[in-house]
Amino acid sequence: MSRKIADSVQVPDQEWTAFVRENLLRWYDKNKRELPWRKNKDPYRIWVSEIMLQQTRVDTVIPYYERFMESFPDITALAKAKEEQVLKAWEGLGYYSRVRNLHQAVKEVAATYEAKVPTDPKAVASLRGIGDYTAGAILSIAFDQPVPAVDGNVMRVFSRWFALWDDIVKLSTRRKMGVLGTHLVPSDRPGDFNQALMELGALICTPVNPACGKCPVQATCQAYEQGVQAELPVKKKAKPPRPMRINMAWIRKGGGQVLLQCRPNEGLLAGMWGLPTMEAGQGELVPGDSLVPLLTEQEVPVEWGQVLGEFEHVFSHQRWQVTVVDGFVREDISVLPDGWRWANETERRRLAFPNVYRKAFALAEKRKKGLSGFQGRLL
DNA sequence: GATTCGTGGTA
DNA sequence: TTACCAAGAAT
Repeated sequence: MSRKIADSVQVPDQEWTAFVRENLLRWYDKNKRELPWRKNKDPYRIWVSEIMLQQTRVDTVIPYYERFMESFPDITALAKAKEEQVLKAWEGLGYYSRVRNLHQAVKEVAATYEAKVPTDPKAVASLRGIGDYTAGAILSIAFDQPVPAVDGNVMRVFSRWFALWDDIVKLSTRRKMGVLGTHLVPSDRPGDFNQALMELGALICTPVNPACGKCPVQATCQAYEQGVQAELPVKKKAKPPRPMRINMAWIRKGGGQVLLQCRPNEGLLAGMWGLPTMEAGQGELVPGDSLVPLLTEQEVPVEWGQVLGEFEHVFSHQRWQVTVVDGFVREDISVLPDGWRWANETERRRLAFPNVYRKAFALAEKRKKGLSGFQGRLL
């Protein structure tokens, strides 16, 4: 029922393939969800949805997607937009380099391809932020090209379907799955077939408690036959996020201005604005002492006040224990360099802040009323 | 090949 | 509370 090919991947034969294509597509036609990006096959709309959906749940994406498409309905609109607007539309969605890459790629398409998404696979794949999966999704869904689109859902489905015990975290496994997808995807309705595989993974072949009883291809599933669907896929456990103690400064000046710092262009929250932030030193936290080097360097004469509060924020690889400290500047003798600015409330509403800073703002503003008569020590 | 990039939902 | 997860890409 299968033959061997290079790289020791077993690919199914013609008869088996025809059977699962038909059953899967029939199931998809009947059970697919109505989603905003399925209203039509506009390649730009497909593209934006695929970027938003990277590592992000459908329910989370939907409201962002609706607002984004309203603000930037086509390639020309997004290409013309200022980065500040685009980031604001992405605020809270995470992985902010996704939207920077999207914006850059869309501007490239506007300039190079007359604002039309190219149909040449190499041209698509060369765009910023588009890897193997996203290229396959755009080409198959929007342009009916018979190429695979192997995402996490599809890897889980394949791993069970063919009882593959390879660790799906590894790139080599992803390549093997890509070979399988290449052989399975039909030239007729390739986009629907790829989406059917993903939809099956999302609705039936779920990570825990898969609904094998409702599966349209149960009869062909090797994991089900062997009773090992709960053991698959194999996925190496990720390391827990590293705990870090972080100080943030809520530094106020007259006119409702607050001091903001732009983060470095590489690394966590790259290029995003936020409160001045610094990893706490060893030993007991002394807000003024730990924060002074940061700000004396900028010649900002700060009077430090009380600790406004603490909270925790978890990223993929870091767990921040944040302490927010109040500060006040009476007479500003400093000239702020690039990457620093004072911003009033109106300006702050225009900027996009990662959630960790929004938490800090909320905490500080809750205490603001009690801080009208500032009590601090001059450093 | 292993890491690094956010966030919110759920068992 | 912890652990795992959700339509990956870049380095």
